[in-house]
Amino acid sequence: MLTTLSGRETKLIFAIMQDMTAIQDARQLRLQLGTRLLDLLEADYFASYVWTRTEGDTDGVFLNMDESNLAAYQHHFQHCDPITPRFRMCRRATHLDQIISRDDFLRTEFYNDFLARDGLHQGMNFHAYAANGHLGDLRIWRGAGKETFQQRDLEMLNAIGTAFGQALANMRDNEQKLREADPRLRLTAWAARHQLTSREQDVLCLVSEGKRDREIASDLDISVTTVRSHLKAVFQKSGLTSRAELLASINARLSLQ
Amino acid sequence: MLTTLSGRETKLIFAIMQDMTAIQDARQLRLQLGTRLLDLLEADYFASYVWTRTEGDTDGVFLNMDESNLAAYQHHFQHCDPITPRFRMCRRATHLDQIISRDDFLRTEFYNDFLARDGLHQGMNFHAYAANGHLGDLRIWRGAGKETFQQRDLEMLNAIGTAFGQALANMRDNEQKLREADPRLRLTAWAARHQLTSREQDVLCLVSEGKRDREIASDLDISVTTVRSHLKAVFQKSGLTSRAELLASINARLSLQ
DNA sequence: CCTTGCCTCCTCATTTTGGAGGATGCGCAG
DNA sequence: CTGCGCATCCTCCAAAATGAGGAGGCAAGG
Repeated sequence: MLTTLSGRETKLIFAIMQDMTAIQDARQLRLQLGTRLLDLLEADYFASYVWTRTEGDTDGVFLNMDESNLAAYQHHFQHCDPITPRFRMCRRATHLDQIISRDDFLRTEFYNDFLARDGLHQGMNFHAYAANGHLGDLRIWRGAGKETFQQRDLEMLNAIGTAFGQALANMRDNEQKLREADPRLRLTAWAARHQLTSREQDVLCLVSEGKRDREIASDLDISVTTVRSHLKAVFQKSGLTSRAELLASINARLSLQ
Repeated sequence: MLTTLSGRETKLIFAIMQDMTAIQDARQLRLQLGTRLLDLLEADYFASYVWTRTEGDTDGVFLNMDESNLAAYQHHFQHCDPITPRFRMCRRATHLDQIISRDDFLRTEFYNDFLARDGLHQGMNFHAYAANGHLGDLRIWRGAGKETFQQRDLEMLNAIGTAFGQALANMRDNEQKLREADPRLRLTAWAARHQLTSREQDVLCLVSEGKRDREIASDLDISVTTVRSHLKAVFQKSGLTSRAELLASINARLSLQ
């Protein structure tokens, strides 16, 4: 269990609590949190990745990490990283020693050619999950010569990590809700639902801007009759019979349909 | 400055941090926070009001407070409450003794006929503000026989209150953003902007659902020519010339206009 | 080679919509 | 009482949109 907190720690914990509610940008929050965590946990290096489900891509934030070394991770070491996959399997703050023995660790290429080069010797990770998958992580490292992280440090990281995961989930949910409200995305979603061809989508897009057939024709540089042909196909596929109905259908919130 | 925290306090602070990010409903958050705060601050009574700008109305949440006494506050005592207005002027956690002398306080009708009846003797308040006004508050009271709140208690309430204020502000902002994305509200906002009469709005509303003049006429139980008359007025007032344009204009996000 | 889907363009008929003008009655404020 | 705004209805006309049915070209794939 958590023991007492010193005055310095208390001050930092309250600062973190305020950051967690005040900062609404995932990147900024992680940077701020990194700074606080390094201070709180007397650590030296911080890294945090979030997974953007749309691209399967990662967005990393770092403190005191060497740029060229990070590039090396992106290009090579992430593919032979023996520890991160194990950290990821843990649903709470986890110490390096809990997933690999110190001796084995010190013998890995990953440690010798990558981590040690930056001076990362003692580490702990927190991986945050939401119902539908991995959200992001907090990775804290100490340099050589420092003592290893204690149970107490793990407890603190775990408590902060849990709140951090919630904060990330909230941001993602809010973005999601706003995205669903975005007219342009609704249009493409609607088009996909009705399997419109690319040209039909072009026409529909201009229709949704309130343009007339003639304008659409001149915008797309095709004849008015072609515009009508495409539009006819859109009506055919959707089962609707007027532009106004189209727009209403596109702008209808899915939840209300 | 804040001093150290005991193990019990630490545990509560971390729990509060997690509540603050996990709970997305203002009412629930206040209830949960109230429970935690009473525990953390060894207090007995909790009340929290938020001001809903739309109605100028208040939404209160309470712990250990007597129902009938609360009703008395709503009907009578809130109008001769000598302390809340002073608390409200303070932008940080404030002790009862900081706004009124103990002797004066004990002589007020408000104390003798209202607070004392519930057993409220020692209090502190935190009032949260956003750029555009009062957000809500946290009111903590201790019963008779307990010692008065210390500077340390005030510091804790202040730190938690600040984060609480942020959390409230975030919820309000998110609701606001979602409201702006709501088609129905966009419609009424658009109608107001163009000073449509009530009948014109009725027609516009059905137009926005993709209906034809004939359908609108039968829905409103008026003749088609009347529908056209109203619609003509809408075009006149808005300067637009087709239903599709109307719908596009209504659904256009203000920020993109 | 032939089919299939897509884009392009066409005609003709019909319905819907928009624009212009006007008329009636009702209620409300000056 | 006398406007004024509003809601209701009307005619006549022109423009726009929709529906049905076609035809030619072109590219990708069996």
